[in-house]
Amino acid sequence: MGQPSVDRILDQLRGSGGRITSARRAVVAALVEPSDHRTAENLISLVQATCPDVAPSTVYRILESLEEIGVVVHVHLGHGAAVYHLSEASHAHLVCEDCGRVVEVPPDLAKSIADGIRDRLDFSVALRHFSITGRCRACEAKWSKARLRHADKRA
Amino acid sequence: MGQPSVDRILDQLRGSGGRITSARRAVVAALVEPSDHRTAENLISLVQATCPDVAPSTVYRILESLEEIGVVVHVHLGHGAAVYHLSEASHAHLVCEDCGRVVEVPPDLAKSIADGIRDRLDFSVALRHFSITGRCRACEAKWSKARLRHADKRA
DNA sequence: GAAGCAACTGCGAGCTGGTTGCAACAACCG
DNA sequence: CGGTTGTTGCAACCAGCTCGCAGTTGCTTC
Repeated sequence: MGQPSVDRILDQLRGSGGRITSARRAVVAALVEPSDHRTAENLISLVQATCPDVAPSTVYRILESLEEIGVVVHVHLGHGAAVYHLSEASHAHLVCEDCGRVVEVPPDLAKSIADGIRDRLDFSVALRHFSITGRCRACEAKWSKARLRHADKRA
Repeated sequence: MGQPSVDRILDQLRGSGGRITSARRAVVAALVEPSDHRTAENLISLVQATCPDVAPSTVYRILESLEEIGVVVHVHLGHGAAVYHLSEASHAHLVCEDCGRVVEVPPDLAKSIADGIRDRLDFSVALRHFSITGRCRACEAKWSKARLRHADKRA
């Protein structure tokens, strides 16, 4: 394990009529590297660490191609940049709107949520591409305290 | 009913040390106007219909102030612009990532989802600010058909 | 109701995150 | 090896906001 998926993904890319270039190799390598959620910027610098001449736009285009063949998924978690990850490693995200922390939802819980929604509404939630914003416990505590203080001041 | 909340919101604004200006009146009026989910652009043109000289940046700033006092909430639904609405009228959204259609989640279902998440993970999903992406039934059908066609071509 | 303070506004420049057009380049096929 | 065509780097561009600043105006005080 570890690197075999690089070749598998490159094969998929070739199979869909694409060519294998060093830029593509580098992007795929950056994607399979285990890590938290990567922004495009993050991926770009990772790629440029090994291939300094790869242009940002090229990385975006490669990500787009990978997304087209279903290998990669990107999600907009809140306000800033999008994050990219392999769709096979995908999962639901909870994003704290205060501190930006990302919590992953265990698959069974995600599944039961998705099923509930599908049953009640004509809407199929993609487990592999789904994020919910809210507040993590720490920020929740911080916030209700702040609100209390605020109410105090106004009284 | 109808317009009383305009005055109530303006009072809140004044109460928090703000001033009432025609621009602010117009933005609040646009917000209470019943409608689907409004983008900033949408709100700006609505405001400019009655107050043509209000600058876009002013609308953004007013929305920011309203958000600070908790009257307004904005959500990034997918890839494009954010949508704004009164926090009191808030609810969960499902966003179709293909066609952009927005489906509202009935409060009881939303509550049971939020409870499930809170019980299992230390994370409190804000019902009033929560969106899930996926595909509406129509786009789901469209998509699996396209995937079929694609697989066909490759075989 | 005039004066004054400070919040608010319009304007335009600037920023982030991403997209696009184009000419040069280089995989892959034969 | 030579041709075809997908891919790349570059730079200009775009959407969606954000910010700095000078001028304006709401609210308060006298």
